[in-house]
Amino acid sequence: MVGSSPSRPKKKPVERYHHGDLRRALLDEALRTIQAHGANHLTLRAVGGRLGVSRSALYRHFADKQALLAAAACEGFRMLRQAVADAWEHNGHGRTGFEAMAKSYVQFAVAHPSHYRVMFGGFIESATKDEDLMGEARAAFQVLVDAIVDQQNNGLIRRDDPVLIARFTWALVHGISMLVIDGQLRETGQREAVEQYAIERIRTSLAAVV
Amino acid sequence: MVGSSPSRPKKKPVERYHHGDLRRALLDEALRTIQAHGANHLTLRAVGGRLGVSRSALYRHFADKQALLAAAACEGFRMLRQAVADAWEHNGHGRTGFEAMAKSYVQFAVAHPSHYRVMFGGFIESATKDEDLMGEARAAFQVLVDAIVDQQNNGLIRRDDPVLIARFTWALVHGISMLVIDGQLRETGQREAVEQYAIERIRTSLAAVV
DNA sequence: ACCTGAACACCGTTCAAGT
DNA sequence: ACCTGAACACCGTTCAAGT
Repeated sequence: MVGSSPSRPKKKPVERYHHGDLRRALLDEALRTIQAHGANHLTLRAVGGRLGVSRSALYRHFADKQALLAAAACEGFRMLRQAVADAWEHNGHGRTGFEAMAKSYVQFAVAHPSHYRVMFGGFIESATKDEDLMGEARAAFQVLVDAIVDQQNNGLIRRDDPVLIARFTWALVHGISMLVIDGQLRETGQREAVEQYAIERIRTSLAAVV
Repeated sequence: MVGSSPSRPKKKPVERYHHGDLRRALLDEALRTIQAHGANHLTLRAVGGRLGVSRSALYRHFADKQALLAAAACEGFRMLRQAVADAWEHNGHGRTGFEAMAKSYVQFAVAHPSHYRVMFGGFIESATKDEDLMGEARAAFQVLVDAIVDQQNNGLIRRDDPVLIARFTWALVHGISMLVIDGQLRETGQREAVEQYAIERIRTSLAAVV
């Protein structure tokens, strides 16, 4: 009754030109390439080509290559936020939840190394960092801040400026992630060992003053 | 008497082809470009061009662009090791020296952001990471390990595996450095605040158990 | 041994032109 | 509005040829 658009309900979208949502398809294809071969090997021509579309079709949907990378980074921050928020929720909002967040953060970077690098590795010129991207990064960061405030309210960690604590822990998990995906801590067990040690030190170091 | 090569002692090296030490000149020019415009804008043609040499001359001295980047990264690790070793030496080998090391590490990254990114940012394919590069990275890391062992011997920090402690602190300063040069902690004072807070937390956290 | 010059197979980006 | 095709100004890399 409340039928959507009236034309051709059953068949896949009419191939007027080539796609229904080319923007989304381009972004997905870019993410696939980044994941498989790294941002350095991402070429606009290949992305278009693999979608059976002209090289220049992309420019209808993204200003340039930088904009495509920025969109990829944006998507990455959304995924990252989701991952750490889930870890916090599914592990009981306490110290365990906090430590699960840290692990899921590193886990994300390890699972998507090239994508993670697009988010942080300087592929995106600072001029291109639009409000969308910065906002998405801030939103991911905010999850961390919230978790810290929550723990402070429950007397679990010391009452220093929560934003400062968040930046400190962020730097730590970020550093571990970067070293791991750079191959600097890749030998078996090395990652888990540093991760575990970092968590213990952090626990000592952030313990609420009794 | 023990004169060096007998020919033309006073004039600058004869311009046989173009240079005396083209390899060194190419590397220096590459470092200058990286520092000024970032590794993404480094082009072999421009490097050659700026030295008044053909595009292909470079291939006599480096296997390819990757090899040039690897050499740049190598140089970076040498500089970094020098910087942190100096900080340790000039600040009395104690807790003060250790904290000076941390600050000089971040300082290095902030002073040479693009160079730092070549060292860690994934510009160098892992296949290209030759023994020279890995060795130089290890040497820089070793300075940190040594400083930790020294402090343990003086009862300044807890006697956990020094390599593990080194990896942990490395990850922390690396994370801070990365976030700063990525613009994530760039607002005035933000860097110093996180740095200072990190140092305090580390002090608490690594204190020798009495 | 060290460098040049031309050539090859690629890029990102632009723009008139098509539907 | 959305896409194509050709064109432009770039790349990294190779290789015969010069000195």
